[in-house]
Amino acid sequence: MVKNKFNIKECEEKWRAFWEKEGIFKFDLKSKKKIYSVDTPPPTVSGKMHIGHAASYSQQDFLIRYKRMAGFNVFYPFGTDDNGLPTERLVEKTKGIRASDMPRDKFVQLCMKLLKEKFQQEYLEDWKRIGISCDWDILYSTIDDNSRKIAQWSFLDLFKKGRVYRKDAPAMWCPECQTGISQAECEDKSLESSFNTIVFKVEGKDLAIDTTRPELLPACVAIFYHPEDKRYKSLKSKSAKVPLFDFEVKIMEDERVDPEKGTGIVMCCTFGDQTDMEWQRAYNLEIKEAIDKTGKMTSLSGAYKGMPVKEARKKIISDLRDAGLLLNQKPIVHDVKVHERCGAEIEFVKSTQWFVKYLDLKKEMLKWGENLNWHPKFMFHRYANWVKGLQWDWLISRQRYFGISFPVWYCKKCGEIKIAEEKQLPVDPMQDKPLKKCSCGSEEFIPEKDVLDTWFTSSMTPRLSIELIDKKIWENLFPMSLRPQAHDIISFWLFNTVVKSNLHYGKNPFKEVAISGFVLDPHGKKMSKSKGNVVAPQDVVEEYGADALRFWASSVKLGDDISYQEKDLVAGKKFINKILNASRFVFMNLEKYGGKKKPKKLEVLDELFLDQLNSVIRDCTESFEKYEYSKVKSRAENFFWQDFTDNYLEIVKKRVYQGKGDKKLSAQYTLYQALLTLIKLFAPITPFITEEIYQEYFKKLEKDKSIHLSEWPKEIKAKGDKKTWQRTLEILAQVRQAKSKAQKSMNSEIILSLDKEDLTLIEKVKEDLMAVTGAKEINEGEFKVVFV
RNA sequence: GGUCCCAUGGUCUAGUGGUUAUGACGACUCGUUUACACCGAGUAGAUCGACGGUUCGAUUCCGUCUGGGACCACCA
Repeated sequence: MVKNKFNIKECEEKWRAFWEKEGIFKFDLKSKKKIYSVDTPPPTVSGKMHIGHAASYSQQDFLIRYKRMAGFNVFYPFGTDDNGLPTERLVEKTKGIRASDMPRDKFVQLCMKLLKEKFQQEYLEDWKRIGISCDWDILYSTIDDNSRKIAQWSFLDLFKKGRVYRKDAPAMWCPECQTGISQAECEDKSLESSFNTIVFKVEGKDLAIDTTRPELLPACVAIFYHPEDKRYKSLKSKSAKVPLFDFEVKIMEDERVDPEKGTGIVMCCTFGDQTDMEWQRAYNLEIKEAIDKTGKMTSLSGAYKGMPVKEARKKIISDLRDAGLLLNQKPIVHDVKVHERCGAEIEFVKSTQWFVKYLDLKKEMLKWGENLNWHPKFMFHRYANWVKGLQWDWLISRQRYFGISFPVWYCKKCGEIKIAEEKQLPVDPMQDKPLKKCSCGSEEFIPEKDVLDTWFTSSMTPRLSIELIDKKIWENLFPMSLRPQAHDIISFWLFNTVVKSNLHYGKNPFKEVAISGFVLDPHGKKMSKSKGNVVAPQDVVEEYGADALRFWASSVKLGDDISYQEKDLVAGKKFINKILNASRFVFMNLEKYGGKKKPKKLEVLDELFLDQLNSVIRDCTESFEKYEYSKVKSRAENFFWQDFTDNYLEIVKKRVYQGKGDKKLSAQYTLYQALLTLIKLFAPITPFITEEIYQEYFKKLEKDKSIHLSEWPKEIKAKGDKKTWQRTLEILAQVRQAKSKAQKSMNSEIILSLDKEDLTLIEKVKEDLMAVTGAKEINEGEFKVVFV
């Protein structure tokens, strides 16, 4: 018997340990059941799970637990994304060191050690604690040998297919992190700056041009105006003298200029922004580098050499002012591209980088996305939007320490690219050598020092997890059934995985996509450290339990943002208490038959109730099939509370307390079946408390080791009609109302009058109705409650 | 600038071409010794964001607008 004083925390820890020890969620290689495979998102190791993770992973877990009960052999692995910058940062912070102060291999070793011994295990605890039903033995890290091997294989395969290339190109560069970054890694940030009107000289006359980046003057290569702008028509093909630096540049026309903006005439510098790069390519302009990779001015800038960008900007502005070449300056707030991981302003610099060629595949990319089954559907727009907006090939090289190496060397003599052979993977070009000589005969090679973009590896997650257990089952597991994830990484992880899979295998990596929304604060605002409105899931679990947190996460539709409301957590906790008590009541009254024995004939009221239960089963099953777990929750919850506990339990109380024979047996059978059904319906959402109830009461009579391995409920044979059930409840409510009005106890005895229609309708449940209303008799007449 | 999502009692929300528009929290009034005070029953509380259109009928479908949010682009 479950004790009255119930300890949620102990309960949850107990069943979590049980699931792990008994391997309840283990993928069964030998099973003949149909497979349901999940491409679980590998969260970036950052020390702690945040509340958005908690909600999103809970939501995917509802769907997956349902599939398991619905008879699938579930492949649900887990991985952590832990190569690259975030881990470097975490290691630097934890150890109080800087990567640049120590030898590269030492630092990498330290990262690996900390990851394995500390970060990954500690991090996983949070996921285990909220009851994510992964097979924790299928656990990868995006930096482990298996992942290195697969990521490098991916590179080799793309290389052979002509899909990767190395090129000198303007690349987005983070001066803080000292690495190239991809389009997906930038974000916009509003920063204060100034709009400066400065004076160029054309044939001795002043030409005013607006710029926010005067420090790029030394890299100025041309000046553009709109071809239809009459103000500047006369300047066509003339030259302008650049202030302070005294060299001349050509004045040209181009439609990309907006005549409305500022002075309507613009200087083009290498590389101020995207348009500058387009002009450089279009007109084959000179490339001048004014800023180096550390974010300092180059020798091109003469006196300003070595200054950081912002300092140089200040100095140049003041020098312009002194020289009378600054006509105007007004402060503005504008959006600047920054690196999302560190917040530093992005610069475009010329560097040699590796790219995946895919800009030619936009049409195909759209088709690939269309072929996925999106839940909810509108999330596809995000994908399509991203594809349509792509302007660059995928930059995959990163100038970092901790990451997966390119399996590449360059011949010291002829410079040819030498790629590794598949059999030597995973390879570290800095330690290992190519297996064969270069075609020029040289045996000396220079290793590629760059590492692969994290997303290059994590876009291989289906394979990272599958190959961890057995290569042979690839055909059975791939494409995977489900890709669950939050909407923020559609353009990163999802998009890249789709691209990679199609390039490598010619097919999509998964069939269904379940996209979850975001967690907002109680006022619907985004949570952020700076606002101080962040809620830690660990605290929530500590206070309310994992089931309550999951109960909260289940209350919102897939894809909708959910706001954190403390009262929702309270509701979850109350639900747990209620279902525990209801179970106590049921089993207190089951005696020796335990509710398994079916009476010869079910009481009419019991059939009416079971009929309602059946419609709940139907609705919940249908909803789960459509990935609508929130409907399952609300349907089952309403039925449990309103039909089961508030009414059915009250109605049959007297029958189980005092009844005899089949009448009692019928109630016992119904209680048993209904409760078992209900805990099964809730099992995917609140797995702990339902396991507790199952193990405590049902286990000895049911065969399954765990409720989570039991069969999803099927309809129970019963004849009933909705109308009679509802009318019975309405009459009961009317009686309660009358008692409440008269300030009488609900137990008080009455004489009840019902009109003829009602009387006929409830004839077959009259005895039960009398018991629950406390009616000594029910007469025909206008509705009336008389107290005796 | 483009695309998308959202708007329902004080708060959070369910839902529908015709319903007394759902539930929870909160408020108020009662009640209770064989599941539960982490309780039960009852009451009040909503012109379903605004304006147009389609329709016999719109909270629901369409359009416009307002407000909130997201993604992308631009940002000299």
